[in-house]
Amino acid sequence: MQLYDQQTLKVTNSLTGKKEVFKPIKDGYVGMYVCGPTVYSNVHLGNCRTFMSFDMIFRYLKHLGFKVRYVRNITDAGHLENDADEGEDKIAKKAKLEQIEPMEVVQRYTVDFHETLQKFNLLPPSIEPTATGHIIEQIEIIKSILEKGFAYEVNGSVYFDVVKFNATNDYGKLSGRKLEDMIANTRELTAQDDKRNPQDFALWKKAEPQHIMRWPSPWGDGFPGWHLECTAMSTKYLGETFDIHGGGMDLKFPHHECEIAQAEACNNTSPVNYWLHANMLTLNGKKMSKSTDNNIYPSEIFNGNNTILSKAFSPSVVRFFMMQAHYTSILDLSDEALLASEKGYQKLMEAIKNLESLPTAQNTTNFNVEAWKQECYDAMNDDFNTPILIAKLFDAVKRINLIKDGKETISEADKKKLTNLVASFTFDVLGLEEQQATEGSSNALDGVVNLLINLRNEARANKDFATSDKIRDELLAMGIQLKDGKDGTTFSIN
RNA sequence: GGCAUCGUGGCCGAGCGGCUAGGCAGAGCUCUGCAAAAGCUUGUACAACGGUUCGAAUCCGUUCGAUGCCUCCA
Repeated sequence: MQLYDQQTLKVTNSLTGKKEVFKPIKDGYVGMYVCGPTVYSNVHLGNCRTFMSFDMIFRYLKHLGFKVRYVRNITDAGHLENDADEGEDKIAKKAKLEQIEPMEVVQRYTVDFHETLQKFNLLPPSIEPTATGHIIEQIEIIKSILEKGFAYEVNGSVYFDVVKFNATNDYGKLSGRKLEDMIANTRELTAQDDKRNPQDFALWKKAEPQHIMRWPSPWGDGFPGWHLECTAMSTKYLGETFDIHGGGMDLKFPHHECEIAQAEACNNTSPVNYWLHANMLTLNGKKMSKSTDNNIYPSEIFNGNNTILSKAFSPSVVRFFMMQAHYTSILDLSDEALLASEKGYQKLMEAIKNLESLPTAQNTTNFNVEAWKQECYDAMNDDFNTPILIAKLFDAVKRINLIKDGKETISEADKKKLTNLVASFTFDVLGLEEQQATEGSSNALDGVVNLLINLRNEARANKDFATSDKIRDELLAMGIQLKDGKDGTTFSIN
């Protein structure tokens, strides 16, 4: 009996706009595809939030016992600056700008992407395919769509015929748009366009002579359209219909809408059962965006080298901050909010540390561990409600502290159970990590501070408070805080 | 302009018809030589105005405000 048989998971399906009971196509197995980054620049924190949200979802699905195949692509070609004819490939543009090979651009930012996600403790996906590695598959799909009559070729480019598709299918069902409205709202723009309709999108683009990223195809040298790679790779690794497709809210239209259209045109079947969309991380109340420069890079948070934060924050604190909000809600980043999260995170970690050495008794007072456990699952089962899960963890923190103070007791069995549960929710599901031992410290420094602590305690024993307070205050001024506890004095360095 | 979403106590952020999370800050207490740290206790807020209902932050309508998508963006 697996956990997923005991717990009923519900997810918000963007396609229906409703919370639905999650039922995979094949019992016990889950196929999940998430749109990855276009690797033409460093990932910013907003990008990270989306991947972190789906990492949490991946983790919880695995925790429930599902065998998950998680596919997250790397877009290393085909992502145009815009869909007009003069639209340039983002990778190629960057390569030209820096006078390096496109693959060099791809390599540089793919490495940055991986390093950053690792700092945030994201699990690697099961498969991480690239667009350039699937050109043949993409060409095959274009051929198939052409055969079905939902695409047309013009001057070496192939476009998807949205109007024709809409006659038999529903283009716009994911984003709640109507093609007629879209046509009515289209401004009459530049004439030199090969497309029959402005709503049509490129499946294959002809490469101009100076274009460096190019592949041969039945329509001449060119490169694939952006939307196509996801259809090609999700179909290849997860099948014509799979369970979950995720991505950022900003990809809902047109990207995901186009994916649906391509897949339906090609396979005559709806590709995805559950569409999940992660909401935006904002800065100054506005969406983070590379093009408007309203963003912050993870490295700037880790080293505190930026204009909006008062100090550096660890990846785990940032992750905790994000997990305190629901993945479908907009979350605004601010110094105050991060500061508050850091305190909360430390409180949680402190309690988890104290849990190990908690005294046990004959019975447990005032704490029904079994009921608490189910409350945690209920939170996660309700569309991955991590803020509530964290609230439940703080319920446990309070109990732990009360037991530590001797005001309540816990049995050996309950303590063991609680320890396991807290660890699996905190570390396995939320993906948080324990704070590294006082960073920046060394054995020598530890020795020196401990020496001062001893000197101070001697002074205190002699009631020489002038000396003891001097040691304490001057250390504090240097950023070393002494903490007097029942079992002696410890210190932390900020 | 079109289509959506959102507006919760000092701040962040859940909840989405009755039982009214949680974190941070503030206040009080415990501990302490005094502090700090830590712990405990404490908060009836839901943009405005109407309506539905025995009952609404939660449903409906209007107004105001913010954001997102409609061109590339996680």
